[in-house]
Amino acid sequence: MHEPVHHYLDPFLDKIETRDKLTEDEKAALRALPQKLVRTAARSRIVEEGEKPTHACMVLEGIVYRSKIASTGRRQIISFHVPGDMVDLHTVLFKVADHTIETVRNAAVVLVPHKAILETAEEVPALGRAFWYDTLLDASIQREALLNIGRRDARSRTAHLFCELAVRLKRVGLVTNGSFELPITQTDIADALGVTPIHTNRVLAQFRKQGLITATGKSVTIHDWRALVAIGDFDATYLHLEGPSDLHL
Amino acid sequence: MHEPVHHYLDPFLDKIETRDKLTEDEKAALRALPQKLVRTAARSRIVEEGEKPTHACMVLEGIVYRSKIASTGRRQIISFHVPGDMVDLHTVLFKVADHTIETVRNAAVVLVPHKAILETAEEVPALGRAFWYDTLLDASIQREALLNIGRRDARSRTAHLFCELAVRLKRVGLVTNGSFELPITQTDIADALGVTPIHTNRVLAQFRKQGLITATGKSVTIHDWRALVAIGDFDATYLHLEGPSDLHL
DNA sequence: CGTTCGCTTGACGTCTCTCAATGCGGGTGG
DNA sequence: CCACCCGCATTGAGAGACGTCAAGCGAACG
Repeated sequence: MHEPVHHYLDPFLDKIETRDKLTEDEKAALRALPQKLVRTAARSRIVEEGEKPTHACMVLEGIVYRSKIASTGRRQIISFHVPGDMVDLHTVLFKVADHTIETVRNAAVVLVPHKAILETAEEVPALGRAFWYDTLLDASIQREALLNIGRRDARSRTAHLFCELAVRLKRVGLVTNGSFELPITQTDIADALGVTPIHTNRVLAQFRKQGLITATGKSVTIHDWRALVAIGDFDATYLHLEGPSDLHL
Repeated sequence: MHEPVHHYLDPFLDKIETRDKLTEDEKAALRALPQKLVRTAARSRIVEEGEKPTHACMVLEGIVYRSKIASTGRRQIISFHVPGDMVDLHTVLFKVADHTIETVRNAAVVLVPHKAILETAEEVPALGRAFWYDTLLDASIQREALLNIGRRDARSRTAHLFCELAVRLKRVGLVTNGSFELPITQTDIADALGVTPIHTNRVLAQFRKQGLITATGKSVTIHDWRALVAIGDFDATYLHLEGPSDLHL
Protein backbone atom coordinates (compact mmCIF):
# COMPACT_ATOMS: atom_id res chain seq x y z
CA MET A 1 0.00 0.00 0.00
CA HIS A 2 1.52 3.23 -1.11
CA GLU A 3 -0.52 6.14 0.07
CA PRO A 4 0.66 9.59 -0.91
CA VAL A 5 2.00 11.41 2.13
CA HIS A 6 0.91 14.98 2.84
CA HIS A 7 1.55 17.23 5.75
CA TYR A 8 -1.83 18.92 5.87
CA LEU A 9 -2.69 17.22 9.14
CA ASP A 10 0.42 18.45 10.90
CA PRO A 11 -1.48 21.14 12.81
CA PHE A 12 -3.59 18.38 14.35
CA LEU A 13 -0.41 16.43 14.98
CA ASP A 14 1.06 19.39 16.82
CA LYS A 15 -2.07 19.65 18.92
CA ILE A 16 -1.85 15.97 19.80
CA GLU A 17 1.81 16.12 20.61
CA THR A 18 1.45 18.81 23.24
CA ARG A 19 -0.29 16.14 25.27
CA ASP A 20 0.92 12.79 24.02
CA LYS A 21 4.20 12.14 22.25
CA LEU A 22 3.89 10.04 19.15
CA THR A 23 6.46 7.76 17.59
CA GLU A 24 7.63 8.33 14.04
CA ASP A 25 5.54 5.39 12.87
CA GLU A 26 2.43 6.82 14.46
CA LYS A 27 3.05 10.20 12.87
CA ALA A 28 3.61 8.52 9.53
CA ALA A 29 0.31 6.67 9.89
CA LEU A 30 -1.51 9.91 10.46
CA ARG A 31 0.14 11.59 7.50
CA ALA A 32 -0.65 8.59 5.32
CA LEU A 33 -4.39 9.05 5.81
CA PRO A 34 -6.18 9.74 2.56
CA GLN A 35 -6.90 13.44 2.61
CA LYS A 36 -8.06 16.23 0.42
CA LEU A 37 -7.36 19.90 0.82
CA VAL A 38 -10.40 22.05 0.11
CA ARG A 39 -10.52 25.82 -0.02
CA THR A 40 -13.90 27.33 0.65
CA ALA A 41 -15.56 30.68 0.12
CA ALA A 42 -17.01 32.66 3.03
CA ARG A 43 -20.18 31.20 4.60
CA SER A 44 -19.68 27.80 3.03
CA ARG A 45 -21.55 24.91 4.46
CA ILE A 46 -19.28 21.92 5.00
CA VAL A 47 -21.86 19.64 6.60
CA GLU A 48 -25.60 20.18 6.74
CA GLU A 49 -27.81 19.03 9.60
CA GLY A 50 -29.52 15.81 8.54
CA GLU A 51 -26.88 14.81 6.01
CA LYS A 52 -24.78 11.69 6.19
CA PRO A 53 -21.21 12.93 5.78
CA THR A 54 -18.58 10.48 4.63
CA HIS A 55 -15.61 12.60 5.61
CA ALA A 56 -14.39 14.27 8.73
CA CYS A 57 -12.46 17.51 8.43
CA MET A 58 -9.64 19.40 10.04
CA VAL A 59 -9.42 23.18 9.96
CA LEU A 60 -6.22 24.33 8.30
CA GLU A 61 -6.90 28.04 7.93
CA GLY A 62 -9.77 30.26 9.01
CA ILE A 63 -12.54 29.86 11.53
CA VAL A 64 -15.26 27.23 11.35
CA TYR A 65 -18.35 26.92 13.51
CA ARG A 66 -21.06 24.41 14.20
CA SER A 67 -24.67 25.39 14.66
CA LYS A 68 -28.17 24.08 15.22
CA ILE A 69 -31.48 25.69 14.38
CA ALA A 70 -34.64 25.63 16.48
CA SER A 71 -37.94 25.26 14.68
CA THR A 72 -38.60 28.95 15.30
CA GLY A 73 -35.63 29.65 13.07
CA ARG A 74 -33.43 30.86 15.89
CA ARG A 75 -29.86 29.72 15.47
CA GLN A 76 -27.47 28.55 18.17
CA ILE A 77 -23.78 28.39 17.45
CA ILE A 78 -22.42 25.42 19.34
CA SER A 79 -18.72 26.07 19.04
CA PHE A 80 -16.02 27.79 17.06
CA HIS A 81 -13.06 25.93 15.65
CA VAL A 82 -9.55 27.11 15.06
CA PRO A 83 -6.77 25.68 12.90
CA GLY A 84 -5.69 22.23 14.04
CA ASP A 85 -9.16 21.26 15.27
CA MET A 86 -10.76 18.13 13.88
CA VAL A 87 -14.27 19.40 13.47
CA ASP A 88 -16.63 16.55 12.95
CA LEU A 89 -15.17 13.38 14.24
CA HIS A 90 -18.64 13.09 15.76
CA THR A 91 -20.20 11.94 12.57
CA VAL A 92 -17.69 9.13 12.20
CA LEU A 93 -19.95 6.85 14.23
CA PHE A 94 -23.33 8.48 13.55
CA LYS A 95 -25.74 7.91 10.73
CA VAL A 96 -26.77 11.53 10.40
CA ALA A 97 -25.17 14.81 11.33
CA ASP A 98 -27.09 16.47 14.14
CA HIS A 99 -25.72 19.90 13.35
CA THR A 100 -24.44 22.14 10.60
CA ILE A 101 -20.81 23.06 10.01
CA GLU A 102 -19.89 26.30 8.29
CA THR A 103 -16.94 28.56 7.63
CA VAL A 104 -17.09 32.24 8.48
CA ARG A 105 -14.66 33.49 5.85
CA ASN A 106 -12.81 31.75 3.12
CA ALA A 107 -11.04 28.88 4.80
CA ALA A 108 -8.99 25.81 4.12
CA VAL A 109 -10.05 22.45 5.46
CA VAL A 110 -8.67 18.95 5.05
CA LEU A 111 -11.16 16.17 4.40
CA VAL A 112 -10.44 12.66 5.65
CA PRO A 113 -12.74 9.69 4.95
CA HIS A 114 -14.49 8.23 7.99
CA LYS A 115 -13.55 4.75 6.95
CA ALA A 116 -9.85 5.56 7.03
CA ILE A 117 -10.19 7.20 10.43
CA LEU A 118 -11.88 4.17 11.92
CA GLU A 119 -9.35 1.80 10.43
CA THR A 120 -6.45 3.87 11.66
CA ALA A 121 -7.98 4.26 15.11
CA GLU A 122 -8.07 0.51 15.32
CA GLU A 123 -4.63 -0.20 13.90
CA VAL A 124 -2.76 2.56 15.69
CA PRO A 125 -4.08 2.80 19.25
CA ALA A 126 -2.24 6.05 19.97
CA LEU A 127 -4.10 7.68 17.11
CA GLY A 128 -7.36 6.12 18.20
CA ARG A 129 -6.84 7.73 21.58
CA ALA A 130 -5.90 11.01 19.91
CA PHE A 131 -9.15 11.10 17.94
CA TRP A 132 -11.12 10.17 21.01
CA TYR A 133 -9.34 12.79 23.07
CA ASP A 134 -10.16 15.47 20.56
CA THR A 135 -13.87 14.71 20.80
CA LEU A 136 -13.67 14.62 24.59
CA LEU A 137 -12.01 18.01 24.65
CA ASP A 138 -14.71 19.27 22.39
CA ALA A 139 -17.34 18.01 24.79
CA SER A 140 -15.59 19.71 27.67
CA ILE A 141 -15.70 23.01 25.81
CA GLN A 142 -19.39 22.46 25.20
CA ARG A 143 -19.97 21.90 28.91
CA GLU A 144 -18.33 25.19 29.74
CA ALA A 145 -20.48 26.86 27.08
CA LEU A 146 -23.52 25.41 28.77
CA LEU A 147 -22.45 26.92 32.09
CA ASN A 148 -21.67 30.16 30.33
CA ILE A 149 -25.04 30.54 28.68
CA GLY A 150 -27.05 29.04 31.50
CA ARG A 151 -25.54 30.82 34.44
CA ARG A 152 -23.77 34.01 33.38
CA ASP A 153 -25.17 37.33 32.19
CA ALA A 154 -24.50 38.71 28.73
CA ARG A 155 -21.47 40.75 29.79
CA SER A 156 -19.82 37.80 31.42
CA ARG A 157 -20.67 35.44 28.56
CA THR A 158 -19.14 37.75 26.04
CA ALA A 159 -15.93 38.19 28.01
CA HIS A 160 -15.69 34.45 28.50
CA LEU A 161 -16.01 33.74 24.80
CA PHE A 162 -13.20 36.14 23.95
CA CYS A 163 -10.99 34.68 26.65
CA GLU A 164 -11.50 31.19 25.31
CA LEU A 165 -10.85 32.12 21.71
CA ALA A 166 -7.74 34.05 22.72
CA VAL A 167 -6.31 31.04 24.54
CA ARG A 168 -7.16 28.58 21.79
CA LEU A 169 -5.81 30.81 19.06
CA LYS A 170 -2.70 31.60 21.04
CA ARG A 171 -2.02 27.92 21.28
CA VAL A 172 -1.70 27.73 17.53
CA GLY A 173 0.33 30.91 17.29
CA LEU A 174 -2.40 33.14 15.95
CA VAL A 175 -2.27 35.82 18.65
CA THR A 176 0.19 38.70 18.57
CA ASN A 177 0.23 41.39 21.21
CA GLY A 178 -3.16 40.43 22.48
CA SER A 179 -4.77 40.72 19.11
CA PHE A 180 -6.04 38.15 16.66
CA GLU A 181 -8.03 37.82 13.46
CA LEU A 182 -11.67 37.03 14.08
CA PRO A 183 -13.78 37.73 11.03
CA ILE A 184 -17.17 37.09 12.61
CA THR A 185 -20.22 39.33 12.82
CA GLN A 186 -21.93 40.49 15.97
CA THR A 187 -24.82 38.27 14.96
CA ASP A 188 -22.48 35.27 15.08
CA ILE A 189 -21.33 36.23 18.55
CA ALA A 190 -24.93 36.72 19.63
CA ASP A 191 -25.94 33.33 18.30
CA ALA A 192 -23.07 31.72 20.13
CA LEU A 193 -24.02 33.39 23.41
CA GLY A 194 -27.77 33.02 23.31
CA VAL A 195 -28.51 36.75 23.12
CA THR A 196 -29.63 39.22 20.44
CA PRO A 197 -27.17 40.93 18.11
CA ILE A 198 -28.43 44.26 19.41
CA HIS A 199 -27.57 43.38 22.94
CA THR A 200 -24.20 42.03 21.85
CA ASN A 201 -23.56 45.35 20.20
CA ARG A 202 -24.25 47.19 23.44
CA VAL A 203 -22.01 44.91 25.45
CA LEU A 204 -19.17 45.32 22.97
CA ALA A 205 -19.67 49.09 22.95
CA GLN A 206 -19.37 49.07 26.73
CA PHE A 207 -16.21 46.95 26.62
CA ARG A 208 -14.74 49.32 24.09
CA LYS A 209 -15.60 52.37 26.15
CA GLN A 210 -14.04 50.80 29.23
CA GLY A 211 -10.87 50.05 27.32
CA LEU A 212 -11.23 46.30 27.75
CA ILE A 213 -11.22 45.07 24.19
CA THR A 214 -11.72 46.40 20.70
CA ALA A 215 -13.62 44.14 18.35
CA THR A 216 -14.13 45.06 14.75
CA GLY A 217 -15.77 42.62 12.41
CA LYS A 218 -12.34 41.47 11.41
CA SER A 219 -10.11 41.30 14.42
CA VAL A 220 -10.09 41.50 18.17
CA THR A 221 -7.61 43.25 20.42
CA ILE A 222 -7.58 42.59 24.11
CA HIS A 223 -6.32 45.57 26.10
CA ASP A 224 -6.89 44.34 29.63
CA TRP A 225 -6.59 40.59 29.91
CA ARG A 226 -6.89 40.42 33.69
CA ALA A 227 -10.08 42.42 33.73
CA LEU A 228 -11.54 40.35 30.91
CA VAL A 229 -10.77 37.13 32.74
CA ALA A 230 -12.40 38.49 35.87
CA ILE A 231 -15.55 39.63 34.09
CA GLY A 232 -15.79 36.39 32.14
CA ASP A 233 -15.17 34.21 35.19
CA PHE A 234 -12.65 32.45 32.98
CA ASP A 235 -10.67 29.48 34.23
CA ALA A 236 -8.88 27.53 31.52
CA THR A 237 -8.99 24.20 33.35
CA TYR A 238 -11.70 22.92 31.05
CA LEU A 239 -9.41 23.35 28.04
CA HIS A 240 -7.14 20.70 29.55
CA LEU A 241 -4.06 22.39 28.20
CA GLU A 242 -1.76 20.24 30.25
CA GLY A 243 -2.57 17.19 28.22
CA PRO A 244 -4.11 13.86 28.98
CA SER A 245 -3.78 11.64 31.95
CA ASP A 246 -0.34 10.20 32.56
CA LEU A 247 -1.96 6.84 32.51
CA HIS A 248 -0.44 5.51 29.33
CA LEU A 249 -0.43 1.95 28.29
CA MET B 1 -5.75 -14.38 33.38
CA HIS B 2 -8.85 -15.29 35.29
CA GLU B 3 -10.96 -12.27 35.94
CA PRO B 4 -14.19 -12.73 37.83
CA VAL B 5 -17.14 -12.26 35.50
CA HIS B 6 -20.06 -10.10 36.55
CA HIS B 7 -23.09 -8.93 34.67
CA TYR B 8 -23.33 -5.47 36.14
CA LEU B 9 -22.38 -3.88 32.83
CA ASP B 10 -25.14 -5.61 30.90
CA PRO B 11 -27.32 -2.49 30.77
CA PHE B 12 -24.48 -0.75 28.94
CA LEU B 13 -24.14 -3.82 26.76
CA ASP B 14 -27.81 -3.63 25.86
CA LYS B 15 -27.42 0.00 24.96
CA ILE B 16 -24.49 -0.82 22.71
CA GLU B 17 -26.24 -3.69 21.06
CA THR B 18 -29.16 -1.64 19.86
CA ARG B 19 -26.68 -0.02 17.53
CA ASP B 20 -23.85 -2.47 17.01
CA LYS B 21 -24.06 -6.21 17.44
CA LEU B 22 -21.24 -7.69 19.46
CA THR B 23 -19.77 -11.15 19.25
CA GLU B 24 -19.75 -13.42 22.28
CA ASP B 25 -16.05 -12.80 22.72
CA GLU B 26 -16.57 -9.06 22.73
CA LYS B 27 -19.36 -9.34 25.27
CA ALA B 28 -17.19 -11.57 27.41
CA ALA B 29 -14.40 -9.01 27.26
CA LEU B 30 -16.73 -6.31 28.52
CA ARG B 31 -18.03 -8.50 31.32
CA ALA B 32 -14.50 -9.42 32.29
CA LEU B 33 -13.61 -5.81 33.05
CA PRO B 34 -12.65 -5.29 36.68
CA GLN B 35 -15.68 -3.67 38.26
CA LYS B 36 -17.12 -2.76 41.58
CA LEU B 37 -20.73 -2.25 42.47
CA VAL B 38 -21.30 0.73 44.73
CA ARG B 39 -24.56 1.77 46.34
CA THR B 40 -24.79 5.42 47.25
CA ALA B 41 -26.98 7.57 49.44
CA ALA B 42 -28.95 10.48 48.05
CA ARG B 43 -26.88 13.49 46.98
CA SER B 44 -23.66 11.57 46.92
CA ARG B 45 -20.77 13.02 45.05
CA ILE B 46 -19.13 10.44 42.82
CA VAL B 47 -16.57 12.74 41.23
CA GLU B 48 -15.65 16.23 42.32
CA GLU B 49 -14.57 18.99 39.95
CA GLY B 50 -10.78 19.25 40.11
CA GLU B 51 -10.22 15.68 41.24
CA LYS B 52 -8.31 13.08 39.31
CA PRO B 53 -10.62 10.09 39.18
CA THR B 54 -9.15 6.66 38.52
CA HIS B 55 -12.43 4.98 37.68
CA ALA B 56 -15.24 5.55 35.24
CA CYS B 57 -18.74 4.56 36.23
CA MET B 58 -21.93 3.21 34.76
CA VAL B 59 -25.33 3.97 36.24
CA LEU B 60 -27.12 0.80 37.27
CA GLU B 61 -30.04 2.23 39.23
CA GLY B 62 -31.20 5.76 39.91
CA ILE B 63 -30.49 9.09 38.30
CA VAL B 64 -27.08 10.73 38.17
CA TYR B 65 -26.22 14.23 37.01
CA ARG B 66 -23.13 16.24 36.16
CA SER B 67 -22.76 19.87 37.10
CA LYS B 68 -20.42 22.83 37.04
CA ILE B 69 -20.36 25.86 39.30
CA ALA B 70 -19.68 29.45 38.28
CA SER B 71 -17.59 31.59 40.62
CA THR B 72 -20.78 33.38 41.68
CA GLY B 73 -21.93 30.08 43.12
CA ARG B 74 -24.60 29.53 40.51
CA ARG B 75 -24.85 25.91 39.46
CA GLN B 76 -25.43 24.54 35.99
CA ILE B 77 -26.50 20.94 35.57
CA ILE B 78 -24.90 19.69 32.37
CA SER B 79 -26.80 16.48 31.89
CA PHE B 80 -28.82 13.78 33.57
CA HIS B 81 -27.92 10.12 33.28
CA VAL B 82 -30.14 7.09 33.31
CA PRO B 83 -29.35 3.41 33.90
CA GLY B 84 -27.01 2.01 31.25
CA ASP B 85 -25.16 5.30 30.74
CA MET B 86 -21.41 5.35 31.20
CA VAL B 87 -21.08 8.62 33.02
CA ASP B 88 -17.53 9.76 33.01
CA LEU B 89 -15.63 8.13 30.25
CA HIS B 90 -14.45 11.71 29.75
CA THR B 91 -11.99 11.56 32.54
CA VAL B 92 -10.35 8.46 31.09
CA LEU B 93 -8.05 10.65 29.03
CA PHE B 94 -8.02 13.80 31.19
CA LYS B 95 -5.83 14.70 34.11
CA VAL B 96 -8.56 16.42 36.07
CA ALA B 97 -12.33 16.24 36.08
CA ASP B 98 -13.81 19.46 34.77
CA HIS B 99 -17.16 18.85 36.43
CA THR B 100 -18.87 17.24 39.38
CA ILE B 101 -20.91 14.04 39.26
CA GLU B 102 -23.67 13.41 41.78
CA THR B 103 -26.61 11.14 42.43
CA VAL B 104 -30.05 12.55 43.15
CA ARG B 105 -31.35 9.71 45.27
CA ASN B 106 -29.78 6.57 46.49
CA ALA B 107 -28.36 4.91 43.42
CA ALA B 108 -26.24 2.02 42.29
CA VAL B 109 -23.23 2.59 40.09
CA VAL B 110 -20.55 0.29 38.74
CA LEU B 111 -16.97 1.50 38.90
CA VAL B 112 -14.46 0.44 36.26
CA PRO B 113 -10.78 1.42 36.34
CA HIS B 114 -9.64 3.76 33.59
CA LYS B 115 -6.64 1.61 32.89
CA ALA B 116 -8.79 -1.41 32.12
CA ILE B 117 -11.03 0.63 29.87
CA LEU B 118 -8.10 1.91 27.84
CA GLU B 119 -6.57 -1.52 27.53
CA THR B 120 -9.84 -3.06 26.47
CA ALA B 121 -10.52 -0.28 23.99
CA GLU B 122 -7.22 -1.10 22.39
CA GLU B 123 -7.52 -4.86 22.42
CA VAL B 124 -11.16 -5.10 21.41
CA PRO B 125 -11.85 -2.49 18.72
CA ALA B 126 -15.60 -2.99 18.84
CA LEU B 127 -15.57 -2.03 22.51
CA GLY B 128 -13.26 0.86 21.81
CA ARG B 129 -15.79 2.16 19.33
CA ALA B 130 -18.60 1.52 21.81
CA PHE B 131 -16.91 3.66 24.47
CA TRP B 132 -16.16 6.34 21.94
CA TYR B 133 -19.73 6.25 20.65
CA ASP B 134 -21.10 6.71 24.13
CA THR B 135 -19.08 9.88 24.64
CA LEU B 136 -20.11 11.14 21.20
CA LEU B 137 -23.75 10.60 22.01
CA ASP B 138 -23.22 12.42 25.24
CA ALA B 139 -21.75 15.35 23.34
CA SER B 140 -24.71 15.36 20.98
CA ILE B 141 -27.07 15.60 23.93
CA GLN B 142 -25.02 18.50 25.26
CA ARG B 143 -25.31 20.29 21.93
CA GLU B 144 -29.06 20.02 22.02
CA ALA B 145 -29.02 21.32 25.59
CA LEU B 146 -27.03 24.30 24.35
CA LEU B 147 -29.66 25.03 21.72
CA ASN B 148 -32.34 24.51 24.31
CA ILE B 149 -30.95 26.96 26.83
CA GLY B 150 -29.62 29.42 24.31
CA ARG B 151 -32.58 29.69 21.97
CA ARG B 152 -35.77 28.54 23.64
CA ASP B 153 -37.88 30.20 26.34
CA ALA B 154 -38.42 28.67 29.75
CA ARG B 155 -41.65 26.92 28.80
CA SER B 156 -40.10 25.30 25.78
CA ARG B 157 -36.93 24.35 27.61
CA THR B 158 -38.88 22.62 30.33
CA ALA B 159 -41.02 20.67 27.90
CA HIS B 160 -37.93 19.65 25.96
CA LEU B 161 -36.19 18.32 29.02
CA PHE B 162 -39.14 16.14 29.95
CA CYS B 163 -39.41 14.84 26.40
CA GLU B 164 -35.78 13.85 26.38
CA LEU B 165 -35.89 12.14 29.74
CA ALA B 166 -39.04 10.27 28.75
CA VAL B 167 -37.41 8.94 25.59
CA ARG B 168 -34.18 7.97 27.29
CA LEU B 169 -35.93 6.31 30.20
CA LYS B 170 -38.35 4.53 27.91
CA ARG B 171 -35.40 3.06 26.10
CA VAL B 172 -34.34 1.26 29.25
CA GLY B 173 -37.88 0.23 30.13
CA LEU B 174 -38.45 2.71 32.92
CA VAL B 175 -41.59 4.35 31.54
CA THR B 176 -45.05 2.89 32.06
CA ASN B 177 -48.17 4.59 30.74
CA GLY B 178 -46.35 7.82 30.18
CA SER B 179 -45.10 8.03 33.69
CA PHE B 180 -41.68 7.53 35.21
CA GLU B 181 -39.77 7.96 38.43
CA LEU B 182 -37.84 11.21 38.55
CA PRO B 183 -36.84 12.08 42.09
CA ILE B 184 -35.42 15.51 41.38
CA THR B 185 -36.29 18.87 42.89
CA GLN B 186 -37.51 21.91 41.02
CA THR B 187 -34.19 23.51 41.85
CA ASP B 188 -32.45 20.70 39.96
CA ILE B 189 -34.67 21.29 36.93
CA ALA B 190 -34.04 25.01 37.15
CA ASP B 191 -30.28 24.49 37.31
CA ALA B 192 -30.44 22.24 34.28
CA LEU B 193 -32.44 24.78 32.30
CA GLY B 194 -30.66 27.96 33.27
CA VAL B 195 -33.62 29.53 35.06
CA THR B 196 -34.65 30.14 38.69
CA PRO B 197 -36.47 27.53 40.72
CA ILE B 198 -39.30 30.01 41.19
CA HIS B 199 -39.78 30.38 37.49
CA THR B 200 -39.60 26.63 37.03
CA ASN B 201 -42.33 26.30 39.60
CA ARG B 202 -44.55 28.65 37.60
CA VAL B 203 -43.93 26.83 34.35
CA LEU B 204 -44.71 23.48 35.96
CA ALA B 205 -47.86 24.90 37.54
CA GLN B 206 -48.96 26.08 34.12
CA PHE B 207 -48.27 22.69 32.55
CA ARG B 208 -50.25 21.04 35.29
CA LYS B 209 -53.17 23.40 34.88
CA GLN B 210 -53.21 22.80 31.14
CA GLY B 211 -53.24 19.05 31.68
CA LEU B 212 -49.89 18.55 29.97
CA ILE B 213 -47.86 16.83 32.62
CA THR B 214 -47.89 16.27 36.35
CA ALA B 215 -44.53 16.45 38.07
CA THR B 216 -44.19 15.76 41.74
CA GLY B 217 -40.79 15.67 43.31
CA LYS B 218 -40.81 11.93 42.80
CA SER B 219 -42.32 11.08 39.50
CA VAL B 220 -43.52 12.57 36.25
CA THR B 221 -46.62 11.70 34.28
CA ILE B 222 -47.04 12.93 30.75
CA HIS B 223 -50.69 13.36 29.81
CA ASP B 224 -50.34 14.90 26.37
CA TRP B 225 -47.19 13.76 24.61
CA ARG B 226 -47.95 15.43 21.28
CA ALA B 227 -48.51 18.80 22.89
CA LEU B 228 -45.38 18.46 24.98
CA VAL B 229 -43.31 17.63 21.91
CA ALA B 230 -44.74 20.65 20.12
CA ILE B 231 -44.07 23.04 22.97
CA GLY B 232 -40.59 21.65 23.53
CA ASP B 233 -39.72 21.70 19.82
CA PHE B 234 -38.53 18.16 20.41
CA ASP B 235 -36.99 16.10 17.63
CA ALA B 236 -35.22 12.97 18.77
CA THR B 237 -32.72 12.90 15.91
CA TYR B 238 -29.94 14.08 18.18
CA LEU B 239 -30.38 11.01 20.38
CA HIS B 240 -29.30 8.88 17.42
CA LEU B 241 -31.59 6.06 18.42
CA GLU B 242 -31.11 4.26 15.17
CA GLY B 243 -27.58 3.38 15.99
CA PRO B 244 -24.24 4.16 14.45
CA SER B 245 -23.21 4.44 10.88
CA ASP B 246 -23.43 1.29 8.85
CA LEU B 247 -19.83 1.83 8.05
CA HIS B 248 -18.38 -1.08 9.95
CA LEU B 249 -14.96 -2.45 9.48
C1' DC C 1 -43.09 17.41 67.74
C1' DG C 2 -39.90 20.68 66.19
C1' DT C 3 -36.90 21.56 62.34
C1' DT C 4 -35.66 21.62 57.76
C1' DC C 5 -36.17 21.35 52.94
C1' DG C 6 -38.80 22.02 49.09
C1' DC C 7 -43.06 23.84 46.96
C1' DT C 8 -46.05 27.78 46.26
C1' DT C 9 -47.52 32.45 45.59
C1' DG C 10 -47.28 37.75 45.41
C1' DA C 11 -45.11 42.12 44.34
C1' DC C 12 -41.70 44.45 42.19
C1' DG C 13 -37.32 45.25 39.63
C1' DT C 14 -34.38 44.66 35.58
C1' DC C 15 -31.96 42.47 32.03
C1' DT C 16 -32.69 41.51 27.61
C1' DC C 17 -35.86 41.51 23.59
C1' DT C 18 -38.51 43.70 19.97
C1' DC C 19 -39.46 47.28 16.88
C1' DA C 20 -37.64 50.96 14.31
C1' DA C 21 -34.58 54.14 12.15
C1' DT C 22 -30.00 55.80 10.79
C1' DG C 23 -25.33 55.38 9.33
C1' DC C 24 -21.53 53.27 7.18
C1' DG C 25 -18.31 50.65 4.41
C1' DG C 26 -17.40 47.67 0.85
C1' DG C 27 -18.64 45.33 -3.26
C1' DT C 28 -20.72 45.82 -7.94
C1' DG C 29 -21.98 47.65 -12.15
C1' DG C 30 -22.21 51.36 -15.26
C1' DC D 1 -14.06 56.44 -11.12
C1' DC D 2 -18.38 57.21 -9.29
C1' DA D 3 -23.05 55.83 -7.87
C1' DC D 4 -25.85 52.51 -6.10
C1' DC D 5 -26.90 48.76 -2.74
C1' DC D 6 -26.79 45.65 0.69
C1' DG D 7 -25.19 43.72 4.81
C1' DC D 8 -23.71 45.01 9.16
C1' DA D 9 -23.06 48.18 13.03
C1' DT D 10 -25.28 51.52 15.88
C1' DT D 11 -28.67 53.86 18.71
C1' DG D 12 -33.31 54.96 20.91
C1' DA D 13 -37.68 53.80 23.04
C1' DG D 14 -40.86 50.75 24.88
C1' DA D 15 -42.31 45.91 26.21
C1' DG D 16 -41.94 41.54 28.30
C1' DA D 17 -39.87 37.48 30.23
C1' DC D 18 -37.60 36.22 33.97
C1' DG D 19 -35.12 37.38 38.39
C1' DT D 20 -35.13 38.92 43.18
C1' DC D 21 -37.06 39.51 47.62
C1' DA D 22 -40.24 37.93 50.86
C1' DA D 23 -43.56 35.16 53.23
C1' DG D 24 -46.43 31.10 54.15
C1' DC D 25 -47.10 26.12 53.99
C1' DG D 26 -46.78 21.16 53.90
C1' DA D 27 -44.29 16.90 54.17
C1' DA D 28 -40.34 14.31 55.55
C1' DC D 29 -37.20 13.31 59.11
C1' DG D 30 -34.67 13.15 63.32
